[in-house]
Amino acid sequence: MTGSGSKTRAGPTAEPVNADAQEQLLGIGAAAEKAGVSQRALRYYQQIGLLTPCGCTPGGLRRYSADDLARVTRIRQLQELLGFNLDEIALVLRGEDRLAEIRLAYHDEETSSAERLELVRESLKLQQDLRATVEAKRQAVQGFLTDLDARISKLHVLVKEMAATESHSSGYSKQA
Amino acid sequence: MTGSGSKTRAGPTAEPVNADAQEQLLGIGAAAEKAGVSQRALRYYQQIGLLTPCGCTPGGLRRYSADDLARVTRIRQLQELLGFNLDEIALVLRGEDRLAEIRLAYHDEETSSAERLELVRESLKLQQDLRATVEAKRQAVQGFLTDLDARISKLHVLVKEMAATESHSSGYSKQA
DNA sequence: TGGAAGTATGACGCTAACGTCAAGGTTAGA
DNA sequence: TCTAACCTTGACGTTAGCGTCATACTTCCA
Repeated sequence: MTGSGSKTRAGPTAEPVNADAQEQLLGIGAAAEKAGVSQRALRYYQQIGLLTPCGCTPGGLRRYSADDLARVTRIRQLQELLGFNLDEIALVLRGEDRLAEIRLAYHDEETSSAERLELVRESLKLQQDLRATVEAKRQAVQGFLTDLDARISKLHVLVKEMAATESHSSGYSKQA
Repeated sequence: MTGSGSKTRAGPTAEPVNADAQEQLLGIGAAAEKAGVSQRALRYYQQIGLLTPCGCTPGGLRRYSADDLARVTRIRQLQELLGFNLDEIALVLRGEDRLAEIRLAYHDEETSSAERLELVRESLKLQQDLRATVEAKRQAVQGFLTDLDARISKLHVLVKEMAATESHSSGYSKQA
């Protein structure tokens, strides 16, 4: 989760050299703006367990990491692009979280390798299910687009014909 | 609109020979079932001007034609597939209705041909706008799918490796 | 150190797209 | 003709996904 390979913009301005440690955590205002959602939405996502900000100040103010923002982006993708509701999104994200855990535990000697194998297989299946859903959607959209193109090219023909007919101002066409 | 080329199922059962005349109008119950929506939804669509059933009985009961059902299907497509709300769907459908009117008036001597040409161009533009929207959606979904495939193939590799490692029960892999 | 700017936590509001219930009217068919 | 099945029009209820206060608390910085 807390990946550390960030390219800290090597600007000449006064930035603590190892700002990497805190990795630029944002308050809810800045986070919301960067992610293009409202503060209310961020709180709501937390409320329903979709997104827990990576940290808090001692006083209890939320702090968001880049990973948190990425998660927000993913939430909106699933929501607007695929039409999932937040419950469904929760399922998908939990699957991904699971996988991340597995990756973390991958070199952990505690976990038996048979056990790990099973976990990875499980999350593979989750991703494949999601893929099937998305693929269905893709095909449906594709079909819709094909229909649309047919209509459009018919209209094109019609316009051409009409324009021609109009130009020499006579005759009938055969289409309607 | 009122296309008449229907294959009246030539069954041996008692069906009026020219049932074609009434073209099998359905009551709201049957229509809803066939279209896979609720009666309430059909009434609601009518209420907001999305779908006016093609006829009524003298007593005021709604009668739905096959075209009406097709319209319902289209509404659901736009709604569930593309995530449009009913207001947006109304716009799209009005565009299509407009086009249908134009086609009907196509051979009507009342309308000047310049006028007709303008109308067709207008509806062509509407369809092209819609196409752009749908195409954007298609690309987004496609992108999502590509991401997903990358994840999945990584997982595949991982599973294979693990299975291999497991089989001769030793060694480490380099991926996590 | 003080206050302005940002934030937390309720709690109520809101819209879309219907669901559901009640109290009657309509229609088909025995 | 009568009734069971179907339908009508209100009208209020519901759910998701936030918006919008109001009130109190935190943080930053001059």
